[in-house]
Amino acid sequence: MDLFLSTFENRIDKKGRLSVPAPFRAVLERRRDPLYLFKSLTEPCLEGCGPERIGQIVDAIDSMDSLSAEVATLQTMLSSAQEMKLDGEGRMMLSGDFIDFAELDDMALFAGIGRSFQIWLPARYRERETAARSRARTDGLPSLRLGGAQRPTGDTDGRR
Amino acid sequence: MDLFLSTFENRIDKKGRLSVPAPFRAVLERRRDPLYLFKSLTEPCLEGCGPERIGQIVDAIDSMDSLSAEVATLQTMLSSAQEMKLDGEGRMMLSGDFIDFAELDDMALFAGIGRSFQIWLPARYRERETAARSRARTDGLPSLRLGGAQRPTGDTDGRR
DNA sequence: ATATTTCCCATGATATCCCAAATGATCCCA
DNA sequence: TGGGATCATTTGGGATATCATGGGAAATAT
Repeated sequence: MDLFLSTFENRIDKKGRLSVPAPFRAVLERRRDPLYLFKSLTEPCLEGCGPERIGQIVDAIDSMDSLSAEVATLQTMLSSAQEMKLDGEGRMMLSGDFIDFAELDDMALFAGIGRSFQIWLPARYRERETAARSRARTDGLPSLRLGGAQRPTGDTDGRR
Repeated sequence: MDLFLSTFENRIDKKGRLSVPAPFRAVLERRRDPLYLFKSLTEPCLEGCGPERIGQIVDAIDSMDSLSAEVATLQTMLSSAQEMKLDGEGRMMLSGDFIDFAELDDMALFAGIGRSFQIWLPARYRERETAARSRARTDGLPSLRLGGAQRPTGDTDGRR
């Protein structure tokens, strides 16, 4: 089971290109998966994942009442999703829309969070990280049951 | 599984021509499918898809009580559907009826939602997108825990 | 004949490809 | 332990291809 872990900070060049960290590329290549990016629904960052997640969303929509608000929300995710093509050096081109949404300028921080990763403005990411840590100290930890009951809770994967 | 994803904004020129985004065309061409457009039942936009989705609607109608009101509703989708022919550059001509229905003027926004896509007046689409995002922030994300329900195997990772 | 529509080609903008330089990490041997 | 040397990775820039768009000419219909 190989996962997206750790953080990397890469430069966005003046053509708008951004290198996907080699370890993340390796995960995708090993599975022969293309990379998808979409705008987070709740935070000012981009989410990266493989096709299986996209497929889940598509299937979920088909199985739901197409008039519900939830479907509209899921459709918003798909409408913002792009299959990213990488050049020979492993770089992708970020659309202006993506850059604006995540408020990126010339650096992007990749944060691996297991089965997916996020892309943040580095300064903003660090803010969030320290905020999350201090919350953990004052409010106590979220119930993190490792090992034992794996699935029921869904993902603890820590939204940061 | 190739899907209609992402959004594209194209111009409707003074002859009434509108380029279908190249990635969408690629999906259809790969399957050797013609493109169909019809009026959305629920929203002021046009829906685009290949023949298989039209077939699904037909099948759904056949399996229902032919006297029901729902059947009449679904039938309006079919009766508004047109097979669009594209010129050498991948453009289609929208009928006046379609333009009026979606209240388009000189720009059209294509929003990919998986197995189909929609065509919107750009301003109206953005309204709807911001509404969906704020809903997601206040009401939380749609229960996308399809991981749990459908795939015992894991890969639930997905919040969002 | 007049108004559309369809076909064809031109153009500018932008993404993609390809090669090369810089940076940084790892390894090997003294 | 240090000092190169080697390799992987990121970054940069120029050349090339793709795509959206515009307009004229041919074809079709009214």
